[in-house]
Amino acid sequence: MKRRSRSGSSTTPRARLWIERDNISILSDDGADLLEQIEATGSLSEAARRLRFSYRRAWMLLDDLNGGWDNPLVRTTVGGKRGGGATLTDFGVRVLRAFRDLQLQVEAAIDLELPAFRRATRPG
Amino acid sequence: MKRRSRSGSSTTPRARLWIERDNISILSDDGADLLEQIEATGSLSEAARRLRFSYRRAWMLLDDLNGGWDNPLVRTTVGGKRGGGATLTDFGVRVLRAFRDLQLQVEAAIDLELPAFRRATRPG
DNA sequence: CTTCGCTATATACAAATGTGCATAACGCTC
DNA sequence: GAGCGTTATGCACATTTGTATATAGCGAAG
Repeated sequence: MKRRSRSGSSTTPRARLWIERDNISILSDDGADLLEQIEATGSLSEAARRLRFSYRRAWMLLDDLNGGWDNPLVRTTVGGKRGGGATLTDFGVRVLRAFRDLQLQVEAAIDLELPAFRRATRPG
Repeated sequence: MKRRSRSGSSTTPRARLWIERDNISILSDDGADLLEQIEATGSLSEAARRLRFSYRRAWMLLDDLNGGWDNPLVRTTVGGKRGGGATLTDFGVRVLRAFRDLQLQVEAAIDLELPAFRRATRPG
């Protein structure tokens, strides 16, 4: 019944990626999630619900996203049949895909180096 | 004198790396900076000053660092000739180096993918 | 045995960030 | 034009995170 320290759980490197311009973030992980759910639902409020963001936070996030790039990533409409909606622009789709691709590359780099990291940080 | 939007500043991907265990962070970027300055100065308070961390924050950070791993990363002594001090253990040195190496790999992965990212997110 | 500089720790405060709720405006449908 | 669901926005509040400050305790050295 030996049980020393917390050996048994392993150390895992994690990374968070974001895009900056002029030293301010114009696309974060949360932002990408939001874009994704807007693409999936066609609605900002529904996207917020699914992500358990407050609507206000989602709206401000979206505002930053749309303001940070040369072209808007999301087009919103107010009123109308279903009350309104939000959809990704073609540019928004491209940015989202590029961000996710970059994330995958970063994850891959970490996975590649993980054995060396574990070896180097083995106690003793 | 055309000047449309903010074209002229470029979008740059950034990444933050940290190490988790049981879903809690046991080494962050700030933590690595702290280890580095402890290694350089032999003092927690001096390290905090250099990094412009409040001593309290530095101390709590260090507490988390030392508690998160199977072996302590930093050994502190209190009292004595110079009042006390803090020095990295051999294990601490190895962990710090491994973390910085991993960071370099992540940065390299980003740099490698940067052209493709810029191409994909070019407006139009 | 006093002094010194550092670690160790508590308490009160400040700033940033996010939540919850209220409300307005909009445009289709009935 | 009343009703509906959504975007758009303000405001009061809660939570988180860090700062500032004060104090105790330690151990070598004079």
